[in-house]
Amino acid sequence: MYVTRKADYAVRCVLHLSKYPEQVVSVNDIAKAMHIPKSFLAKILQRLVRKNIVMSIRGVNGGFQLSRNPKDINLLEVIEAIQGVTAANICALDSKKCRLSSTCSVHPVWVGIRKEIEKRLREWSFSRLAEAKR
Amino acid sequence: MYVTRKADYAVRCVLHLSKYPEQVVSVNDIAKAMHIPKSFLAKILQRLVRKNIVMSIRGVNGGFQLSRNPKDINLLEVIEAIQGVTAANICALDSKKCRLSSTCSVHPVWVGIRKEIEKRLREWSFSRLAEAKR
DNA sequence: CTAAAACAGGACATAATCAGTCCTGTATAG
DNA sequence: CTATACAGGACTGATTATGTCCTGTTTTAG
Ligand code: SF4
Ligand code: SF4
Repeated sequence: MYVTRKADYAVRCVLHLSKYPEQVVSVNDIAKAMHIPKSFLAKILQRLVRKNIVMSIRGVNGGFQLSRNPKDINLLEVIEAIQGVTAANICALDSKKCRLSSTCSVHPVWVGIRKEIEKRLREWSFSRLAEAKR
Repeated sequence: MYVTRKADYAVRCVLHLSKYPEQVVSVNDIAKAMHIPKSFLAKILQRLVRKNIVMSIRGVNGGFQLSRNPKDINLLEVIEAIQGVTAANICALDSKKCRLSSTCSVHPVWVGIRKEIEKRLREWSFSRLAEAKR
């Protein structure tokens, strides 16, 4: 699978925090609400903190909250914060990774797909996601 | 990575065969032309044979050739022949795989991305790829 | 001032998947 | 009847994915 559990959990987590901006939520609460293994989520949150997507408050009554307005955080950013940049096929990530890329007629297809995916993921801010009805 | 080497090799291989339809090409020749480890390619070809994308001719001067017109084989088909159906995120493959899918506002995004990717891959037949200039 | 609650970070564990290799067997042209 | 080429299964090593655990630090309530 291309999107790892780790990244998907990160998305769920940020989505949850987007529902309660201004509020401090503990790992435990997020984990329960979004069905994520607690200690795994703890590690994920560390990364989101370093990437300046969420901020942490330590000590009793501590927890996490978004470090920015949900409208300024999008899906792509959160996923890349966890996985780094990815693409469906290596050559779309870096054409040097395949010696055939300069002549391969399939290469542009993967590049196009990558662009399309990134565009779509960028279009979805967490404010938009939080509002989206299902 | 989402598209495995195996699937990418399969695509290269079919692409090569598309350049010489009607001709019988040995594993060795394909492997050399497309820079694929020979015995690995041999296994890949077995699968393509079973999926009725290529046919094999055994014995001296044997080898492989496409079992259909390149215009009737597309990228999606070859990739799925090797990897089976895939998607960027599990819920796009099967919503039952995630208990949150019925309420998750991100789920439709992945479904949309999957549809878009499959559409694009389906649009590229190997005759079109073989003609494509680079 | 101290205990309890909560995050931080590193090390570790396990399973799955990927990327290939190798060996034995079978078919066939010449 | 032998060399060439495919068929199929077993096996292997490396990497990645998915977590857990333990120790330490920060903070606040009492
Ligand atoms: S699509 Fe072409 S360029 Fe990209 S990895 Fe495959 S062979 Fe290389
Ligand atoms: S996007 Fe939503 S539905 Fe899909 S896997 Fe993640 S949480 Fe589950």
